[in-house]
Amino acid sequence: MSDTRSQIVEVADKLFYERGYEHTSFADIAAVVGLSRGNFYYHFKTKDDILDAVIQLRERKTEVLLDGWAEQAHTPMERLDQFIGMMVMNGPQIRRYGCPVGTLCTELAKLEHPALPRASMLFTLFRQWLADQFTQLGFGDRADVLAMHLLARSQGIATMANAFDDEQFIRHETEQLQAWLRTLVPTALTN
Amino acid sequence: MSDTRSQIVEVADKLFYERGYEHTSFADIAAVVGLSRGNFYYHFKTKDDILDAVIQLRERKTEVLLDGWAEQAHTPMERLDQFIGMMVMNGPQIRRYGCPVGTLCTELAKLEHPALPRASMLFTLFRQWLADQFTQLGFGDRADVLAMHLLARSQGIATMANAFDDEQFIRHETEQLQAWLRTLVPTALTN
DNA sequence: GTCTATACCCAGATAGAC
DNA sequence: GTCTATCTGGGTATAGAC
Repeated sequence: MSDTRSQIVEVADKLFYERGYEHTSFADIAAVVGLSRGNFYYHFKTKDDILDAVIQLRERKTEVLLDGWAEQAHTPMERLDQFIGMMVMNGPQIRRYGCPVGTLCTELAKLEHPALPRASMLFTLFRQWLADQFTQLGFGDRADVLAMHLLARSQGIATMANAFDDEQFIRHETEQLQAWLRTLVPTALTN
Repeated sequence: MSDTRSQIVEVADKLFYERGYEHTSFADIAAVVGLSRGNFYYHFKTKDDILDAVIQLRERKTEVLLDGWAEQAHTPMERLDQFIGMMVMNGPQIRRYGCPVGTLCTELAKLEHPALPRASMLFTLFRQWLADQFTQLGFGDRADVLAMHLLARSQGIATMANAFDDEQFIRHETEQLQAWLRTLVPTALTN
């Protein structure tokens, strides 16, 4: 994998997030990387190939992110807090561009793009990681349902914060989410 | 307003929802209406003009919808149930295309399209209507916050159901939403 | 591996006949 | 009000020189 190639994927990742997949052209990516449009096709034959590479990159980044959280936080509850904290930390980006995973899935669904299942796999990575934490908290039978609930809540927050360009809303709703987690789990179990 | 014009707007409304704004071309709309591309410009000068007309149409439709709910249901709680029930009723469409309002706002935000504020006004219509119901339930000071919360929850449900093509998830989460409403409001107040 | 040049198509948009 | 014909720009994609 050449350095130019990974540069292309990094830039495409960013532009697909900020402008959307369809609205990002080869020329846009090439301009940022500092490449001619023609040379582009040495690295990627089609736009779908770039999308595949971007999704793959995001998979790797997500795994690194989740592993990092697992290292930094030692209890399941603290790890769930890391997930919620991500929304606050990424507030400015979410306000402008929404959630990278959610907005990509939304776009691909409308395009009836064959890569949609691969994009929603990014959700699945979070889903399984969150379910793991709930399992460790003793919700074995409801772990997946709770994980999906938490994901949905975060998606709703991102969509509304994006539509209304409202960062205060993120802070308020994430506090609500943390409160919900606390009512869910008896305090004794959180440490 | 000619009949052809309203036909165009109706078709554009549907296609913008199903395929997205950018991915829908004049030719697509003209083909469905049974019009030549050239004649299109007699009715609309630019694509943005069509978008404006579509948003306006949706505003009218939303007002009719909300008025209808207010007529059918006579207590605030029943009216909130109508809102939640809409998600179940529109389950198949949501699964395939997401929420019409949420996905439009998401797309326009990425395009940095000047019509975004007008599109999010559609959210505002729901927001105010929902806040009205919460006010009538005695949550005057928190009515808007609760309305936004309910909207965000519904957006999250739509995004996840769309990404995973999962209608069962809609049913489960809407039941959770109804349960949440019941814990929020003492039973004595719901009638 | 990178470039220029170019083919090709489809989009939005216009002109003008009917 | 509707049509055909056409312009222009941008997009994806290819060929071939360096």
